[in-house]
Amino acid sequence: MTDRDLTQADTVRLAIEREIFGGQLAPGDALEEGRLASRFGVSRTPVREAITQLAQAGLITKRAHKRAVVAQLDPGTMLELFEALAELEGAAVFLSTSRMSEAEKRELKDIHEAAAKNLVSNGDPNEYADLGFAFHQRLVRGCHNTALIDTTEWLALRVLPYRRFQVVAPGRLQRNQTDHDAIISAIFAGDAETAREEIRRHTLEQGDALMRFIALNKTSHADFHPNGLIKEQPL
Amino acid sequence: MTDRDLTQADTVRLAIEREIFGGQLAPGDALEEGRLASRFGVSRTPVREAITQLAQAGLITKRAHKRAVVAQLDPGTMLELFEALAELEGAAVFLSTSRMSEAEKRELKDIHEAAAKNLVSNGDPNEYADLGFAFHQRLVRGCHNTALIDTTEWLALRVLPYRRFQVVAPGRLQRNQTDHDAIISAIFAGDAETAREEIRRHTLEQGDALMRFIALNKTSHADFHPNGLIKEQPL
DNA sequence: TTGAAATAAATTGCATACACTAAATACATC
DNA sequence: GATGTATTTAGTGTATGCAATTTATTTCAA
Repeated sequence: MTDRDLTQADTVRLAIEREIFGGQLAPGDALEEGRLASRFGVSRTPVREAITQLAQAGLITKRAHKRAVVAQLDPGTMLELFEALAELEGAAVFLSTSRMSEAEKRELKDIHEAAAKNLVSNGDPNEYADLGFAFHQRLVRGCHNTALIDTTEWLALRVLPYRRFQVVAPGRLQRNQTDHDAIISAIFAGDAETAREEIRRHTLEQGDALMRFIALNKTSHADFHPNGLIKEQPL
Repeated sequence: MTDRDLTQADTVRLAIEREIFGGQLAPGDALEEGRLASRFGVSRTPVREAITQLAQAGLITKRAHKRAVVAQLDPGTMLELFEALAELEGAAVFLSTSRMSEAEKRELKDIHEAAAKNLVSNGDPNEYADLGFAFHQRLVRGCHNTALIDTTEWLALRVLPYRRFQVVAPGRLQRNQTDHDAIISAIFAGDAETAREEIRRHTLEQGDALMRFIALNKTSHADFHPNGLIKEQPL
């Protein structure tokens, strides 16, 4: 069978996730079971199940007898989320420093250098963003602790709907690249503590920049609707 | 209204949680929707919803067309879980060191001293365990970052069903107390880095001890069934 | 016009019925 | 007796209907 025992609820959940990450469903949008059901050509039951799962994952919020809504993060929560993410990535990288294989380090460096190349040649910002995402992912996964990896990526997921606001402010990309540089250096030097500090600061700053940008452009989320700067990411 | 809009699914979920934490449902036990439904006097629908939520929380595992099972942790996963938990608690405590109010620190110290008192007077081990739980909780919550607190406690939840195996091996409690002592000292000295390291090591060791104990006593989980050493905890 | 109360419409929560899957059992074949 | 194939059975996945609740609309008084 081609679909690996994907239940209809799973299919619906995946579809809704895609729409959230893709921006078709923006934070604050309401999810109405009936409409989704007819749109996906299924009954309300699997839709309800999908919504329950997404709510548990924190991607949407739901209260009894009220309709589900795509999770909307106020600045305070967002700040907390980025701070927590910074700590988790820090913890993961601390472990990664001593646990990444040579091949993994090599791959990390390759990604980093591809990003540098893209940067100096003024390449596609989308591609740069993808490389940045990949960089963080490899970094975290290098710790080889599934529980920690899952937890970190789950947290990262919650701010993903906002990444479409990613800033391309002048100097921001260069700063990003410099930060990544420092992280890589620390890892190759085997200095776990420095690596931790570097990525902690880096992720915190990323969050600050993102928050500032959203605050300044909060007039309408829809302006960014059709195609965000960040393309859909593999999960 | 007395029940704050608790839906039946919520009620069932809470009930199942209690049974898991209380040991009536041991890791590996199967959850059958129909039986649970008739036992709780509701239909299968809210039971299914509850199961979906618990599965998403990692407390039970579920695959398509197969019955749900109370999550069973192999030693490897357990080790990972404790390592991740150690890192998260470390991160939280790192922040707590500079963020706890005087009142919070005072409360933490009170708990610690009550535990010491219990220890020297050979008091109820249950009570000591409760105090230990409270100690960790206050420590983590001191960081005042809801995202980090929730994530940490969510992870702690996953190993909670195994806590009933908690070791009362000779010397273990004293060691526990010494560790807590070091953590408190670091916090009162404002040394965040030391506090982080101390709790990291402490939680890792706790995990080791628990794992070792389970491995040595794995003959039957049911032996510990009626009343574990650790009483039901407020969540 | 504005605000509150009453009513109507839309939507969620739950129960029930049935279809589909997968394991267990019975049976036939070698 | 072992092995492979029907058949039964237990249990999950989904559709549908209805009652309870929320949200939208209308009505009416100040």
